[in-house]
Amino acid sequence: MQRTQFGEMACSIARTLDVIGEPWSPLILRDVYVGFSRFDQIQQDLGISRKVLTERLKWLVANDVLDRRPYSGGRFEYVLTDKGLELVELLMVMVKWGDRWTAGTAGPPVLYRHHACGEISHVELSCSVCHKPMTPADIDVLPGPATAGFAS
Amino acid sequence: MQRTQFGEMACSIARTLDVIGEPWSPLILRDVYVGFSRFDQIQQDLGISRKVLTERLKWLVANDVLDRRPYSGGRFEYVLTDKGLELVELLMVMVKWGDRWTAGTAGPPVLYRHHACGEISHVELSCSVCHKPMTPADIDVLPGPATAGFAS
DNA sequence: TCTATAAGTTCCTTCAGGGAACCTGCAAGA
DNA sequence: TCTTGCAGGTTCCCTGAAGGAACTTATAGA
Repeated sequence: MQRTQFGEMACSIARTLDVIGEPWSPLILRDVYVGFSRFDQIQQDLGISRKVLTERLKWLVANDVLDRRPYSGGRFEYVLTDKGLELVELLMVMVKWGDRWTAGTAGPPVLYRHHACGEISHVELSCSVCHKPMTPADIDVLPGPATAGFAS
Repeated sequence: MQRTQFGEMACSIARTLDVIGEPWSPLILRDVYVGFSRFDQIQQDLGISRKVLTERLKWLVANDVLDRRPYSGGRFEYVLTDKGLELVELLMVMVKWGDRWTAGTAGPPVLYRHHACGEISHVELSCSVCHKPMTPADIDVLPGPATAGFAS
């Protein structure tokens, strides 16, 4: 958790960062998404300090991103909630950017196969109304109902 | 910057976090995207420490996300590079999640108007091959060419 | 009963974040 | 020309979060 608290800012980016803005949290979500669901599995896979992992998991559970469930006699597993599963969309866009700008010569470390068409593909952003591509260059940003605006 | 370095991990998420994983960086990008391009503007808008803002801006310029340009007599402005503009896609997905799960009763603080159709809409993830929706529940994750895999 | 393992907790050290004060170079006004 | 103002930092100190290793507790199986 950062020192400055983002949770009360009138900005959806800041409030999202309040939940998963600390650098380890997206990697923890990734691990849970791909099936590393127990404490020691995640700790060893990421090489994160046990102390920090404890703090992050508690925070993510408290924010309803992960659910902590008894697994078998005194053990626990962490699973994504619906709220957490939607955060994986963010990871998919991170993967897209990382593949494009940082992957180097070895190619991407991971591929997606889309259930609907069966093809190996990557993710694109599209408009929920007309379904055409929708990138940062394709939009105007306007103040919304909670009118503090995009930038405050 | 976090203490553990993510830049060398064989994971596109970790390498993306290495560039913008520190909590202030997405908010700095947001400010530059909406037109807050000078040091004092960003500092006052975000309430970030001048020291930390200096460090973040240098890091983002060094990583070719922002460009630092002379503006008029000894002043400078920061502008997004192509690499940086693509990171704004990440912000758009953060906004989507934040609007849905943390906006409360006031409604979203910002709206997008899509140039292609002129409508107020939000962003969706779709498949680059078949253009149908592509969410975390719609895909299989497979090891890619740099076969350390999604989870390492 | 003894041992192994999972899931933390505790303690200590180091380093990053926050905040305030200070510095520097350019520009315009008196 | 002097000086005032401002943008864009830099420097200093203090606090608190991250890292790491050792310790603790509870359960399961041999």
